[in-house]
Amino acid sequence: MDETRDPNAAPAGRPKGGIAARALAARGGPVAPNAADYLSGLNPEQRAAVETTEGPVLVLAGAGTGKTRVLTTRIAHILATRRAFPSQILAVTFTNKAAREMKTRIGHLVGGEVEGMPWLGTFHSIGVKILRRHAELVGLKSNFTILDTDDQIRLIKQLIQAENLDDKRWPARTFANLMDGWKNKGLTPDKIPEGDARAFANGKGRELYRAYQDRLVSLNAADFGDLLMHPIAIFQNHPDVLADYHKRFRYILVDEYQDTNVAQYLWLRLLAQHSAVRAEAGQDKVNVCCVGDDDQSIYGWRGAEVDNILRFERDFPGATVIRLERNYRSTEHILGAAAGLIANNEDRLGKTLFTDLRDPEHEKVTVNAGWDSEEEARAIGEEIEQLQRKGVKLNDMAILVRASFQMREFEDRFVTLGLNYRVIGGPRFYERQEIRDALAYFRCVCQPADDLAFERIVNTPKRGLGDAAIRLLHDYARAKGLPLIAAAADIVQGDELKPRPRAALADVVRNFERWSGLLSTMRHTDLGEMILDESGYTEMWQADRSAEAPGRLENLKELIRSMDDYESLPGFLEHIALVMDAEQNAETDAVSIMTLHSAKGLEFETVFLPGWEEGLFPHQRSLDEGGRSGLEEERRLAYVGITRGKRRVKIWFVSNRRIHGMWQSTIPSRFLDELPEEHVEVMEASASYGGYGAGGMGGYGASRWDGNAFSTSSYGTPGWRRAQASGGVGGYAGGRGRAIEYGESGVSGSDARSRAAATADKYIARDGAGGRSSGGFEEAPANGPDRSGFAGRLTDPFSANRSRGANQPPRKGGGLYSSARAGGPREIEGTLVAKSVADEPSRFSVGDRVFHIKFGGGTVALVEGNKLTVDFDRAGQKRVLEGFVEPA
DNA sequence: CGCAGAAAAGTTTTT
DNA sequence: CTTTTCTGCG
Repeated sequence: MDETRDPNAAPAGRPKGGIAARALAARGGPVAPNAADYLSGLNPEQRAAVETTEGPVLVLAGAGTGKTRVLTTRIAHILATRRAFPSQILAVTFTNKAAREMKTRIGHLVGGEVEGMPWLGTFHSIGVKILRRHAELVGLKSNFTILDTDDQIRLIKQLIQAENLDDKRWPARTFANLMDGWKNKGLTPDKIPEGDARAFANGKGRELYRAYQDRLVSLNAADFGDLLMHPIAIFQNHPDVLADYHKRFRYILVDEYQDTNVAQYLWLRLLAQHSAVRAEAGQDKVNVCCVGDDDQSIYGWRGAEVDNILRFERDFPGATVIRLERNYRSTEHILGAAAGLIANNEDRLGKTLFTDLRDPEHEKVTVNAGWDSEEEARAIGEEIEQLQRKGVKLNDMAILVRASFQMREFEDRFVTLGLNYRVIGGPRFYERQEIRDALAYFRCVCQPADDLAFERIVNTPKRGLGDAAIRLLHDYARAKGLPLIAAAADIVQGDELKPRPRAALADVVRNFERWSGLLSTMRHTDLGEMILDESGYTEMWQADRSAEAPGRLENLKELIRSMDDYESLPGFLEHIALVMDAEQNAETDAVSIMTLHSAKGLEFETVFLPGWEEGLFPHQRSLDEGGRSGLEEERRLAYVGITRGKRRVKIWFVSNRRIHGMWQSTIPSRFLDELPEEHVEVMEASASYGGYGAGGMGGYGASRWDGNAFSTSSYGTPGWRRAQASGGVGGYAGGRGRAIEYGESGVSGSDARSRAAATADKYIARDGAGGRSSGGFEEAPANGPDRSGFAGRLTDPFSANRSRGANQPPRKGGGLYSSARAGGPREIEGTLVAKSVADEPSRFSVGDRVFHIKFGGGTVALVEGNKLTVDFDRAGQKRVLEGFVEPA
């Protein structure tokens, strides 16, 4: 489809290309005279990327090389040189955040008067815009509803049940994911591979997909995937429509090109292909500029194709390729570590980042070992506090985790420390139950055919409309081919329903009729409030005594408040369906906790990277499902993580991690071995020993993390050995923070509340208050005693350490090692369970001194069979199994 | 019909 | 360990 283009045209054949070429030639020299303000301060490559406006351009922008700056300046340049009006530029990003940022920055560059840029947005928001204009071409009305995942799954579940399939055996969620994959690949029901179609529900996959799409049309709805799929179909089947867009878009820009999936690629290629319309307008080449970094492609799992960026030059012959390799963000050590790591990947276009930020004072990337994830959280917490004391802002620090379950431990810890934190990318504002309920009301008012929304709220708050009533309503609606709400209006006229539910339903119908009538006359914010009040929804939460109810009411208020930014209720609904992220308030100083994925594009002074262990990072599932390319994606994720740091990057790994409530032993990540020695410092001991900051380790070799003998394993680090030496049985003379640990004993009651608040309101920064009802000993560093016990008892610590499935970190005595033998005692879910010793007389009697691996030394207060009640010196009174203590 | 308690299942990353 | 779903009772 690019045949009309002149393959022999020089890459920079257009007049502006000449300037770019000169700029390139003048590399390092003074900027050209009369250069516009916005161009000054760009380095030669950046400038070329900005000024090469004509023809296809691929900008390979490494981490921290000013990618966003190039994109925004390029748009500003196009506008300033009057090459195009704002409405003639198509600029696509992946996230709303990126789109917003670009808008503001362009505003700053151009002087703020560019209100326009109607075509700057995410793939999805632009997709909606296109689809609204031509909805009828795919059987929708232009006021179609956008379904989110939740609606989607409920709908699929109905379809599965309608097919008389077991929705347990074939979960709707699985099918939603499957279908999502198809849509990411741009596959319509007739195009999906036979194997995929068979894989679900005994070969009914294709049928289900088709039924789902039909149902969406009858609901006048589109899901996220459709926002791309429908426009593609429209472009393919209606050349006149496509030609219209070709005429419109003179310049196309794409951010994060490495993350585009097949559907997005098809969409883009249709818009960016050369055409008669373009030739007529005097364009001999398409002015498309894609910016990306193949080393930061981390969304392969959701269909992104790195190939798209790798084959750009094939797709757009004669493309100019510009590499941005000068990094303005990180120190030489951070870049060096990242470079050494990413060099292990084979599939790359290859870039070498360099920086002028060199200084002997710069800290190397540190690698820290910890015993278990609790210690990791504790030590990182302390390090954060210490940096804070040195004057580093919490806002400048971030903890980037591989998987979201890792966040909890940090949250717990920070709550007890009273350290401000914010979780980014948690449950999104618009995905909260109360918000979705409220929106369902609004949707019903605006779109009476929105059955999914109606179903959601017909009995919320409780109106006595149970299964029986709903089923009757459904059957009636299906029989008559009516939307549910219309069916309800009919049904309340008859006597099929019992008086009580009939009255309730009639009330609902009457309410919706009234609200719909007010839609055109009343201010939408007032109407919104009115709906929530009159429906009893507000009241429902006011009556709710649970901990999260006040927060929910607060969220509802915020929802009404945010409606003010939009002109109408439908306009508001359109907006919220797409904008998934709620704004964070950056006013409070708080540490950010987020996944590595959501950290892309961000930067922090100090970055903590916990959990570098095999199985977690690289994640087992990526390895299992993705093989080598899966591993490479994980490595890119690690690369992204490291390159977020400006001055300090601190990597952690631990030997024991609790996954699904089960303690598992872990071995250090292979990525640690790939970090070049000269940029990395291995910390002597964990921060909780107060040992960080001191020198590195001597025998720094390839097998330093994962040798299979004790001395060469990770436990062979000097810090580790010192910890062992200093931490004799019961003799742990801990570092700082102990007073805090034990001071918390007995604090209770506030725990449940603060936890509930933490879950309900994750995305809002708050200061942590309250302790843990479980008592301070839970917080006590388990390190010293554990380690020494470990080292002293097990003949083959490493193999024991590798064992899986224990419910507690390996410990001596009744720990993992002995439970591996038949009949040994085991600890299950924190409750001590004896297997075979129940009837035997106890080895202990009241008054005996005993030692417990976690609680330390204590005195036996009571003996009941094999269960002891022990007054521990530090942990207080606890009931334990005698298998877990031994005479001291 | 609604609620509360108990059992069961599920757990990477998300526009 | 948490969240969701089912069951049984009021």
